[in-house]
Amino acid sequence: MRMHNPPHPGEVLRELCLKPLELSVSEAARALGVSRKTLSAILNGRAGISPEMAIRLSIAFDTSAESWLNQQTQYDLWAAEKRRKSLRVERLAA
Amino acid sequence: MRMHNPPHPGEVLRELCLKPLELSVSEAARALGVSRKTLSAILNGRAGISPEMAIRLSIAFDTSAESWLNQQTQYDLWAAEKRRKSLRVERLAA
DNA sequence: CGTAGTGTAACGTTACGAGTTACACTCGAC
DNA sequence: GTCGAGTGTAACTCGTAACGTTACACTACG
Repeated sequence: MRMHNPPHPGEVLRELCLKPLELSVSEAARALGVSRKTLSAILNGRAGISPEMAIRLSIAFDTSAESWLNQQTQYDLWAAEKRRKSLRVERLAA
Repeated sequence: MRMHNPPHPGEVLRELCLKPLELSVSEAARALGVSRKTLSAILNGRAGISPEMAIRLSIAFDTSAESWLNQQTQYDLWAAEKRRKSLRVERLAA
């Protein structure tokens, strides 16, 4: 029902924002007001997009903070679903 | 454009899930497989709904994990927006 | 060769989700 | 009025995530 392997939002960020503007990671990080390491981690899928980062992206690229966070939510949910069967939960509603 | 004060998801959880089934916090926490404190914190808005908790809720109440996480995202974003003006970010796209 | 851009490892700080234990409060039953 | 259940919550631990700085190794290019 859900995607099998949604791209992490960092991948999308690189393709849709940095690439078209020919921005280096260093330049983009400086503009966003975060460290180069922080942005690099996001771009390479080793960190997620926090609410604050979503707002930074919305300012810098004139996009919707919500869309970035929703992408992140989808990705987090997909990752968490892999552990669904290990959760011991009783059903409370029909 | 966005709601001024979205309820935290815990409030919704209490009203839409616990109340109708007349579940105590202790009962619900046991069924969900988390501590009473953990559930209490969520219900009282002192903790958010994590991806794992969203899946627990989806199992227990036969709901959509996505909807819980989206509610949480909206709430987090609303909270983060309050700090938008304190972020020093350059605009990179028209 | 030297410089720029990049990935990333190591370190610290702050914060949060989750757990346990323990205490104070409310409230209904006896 | 006393007792117990349910509840909120404080104190503490653990693991992890986001952010920062510094430093190193790699690639590519003038």
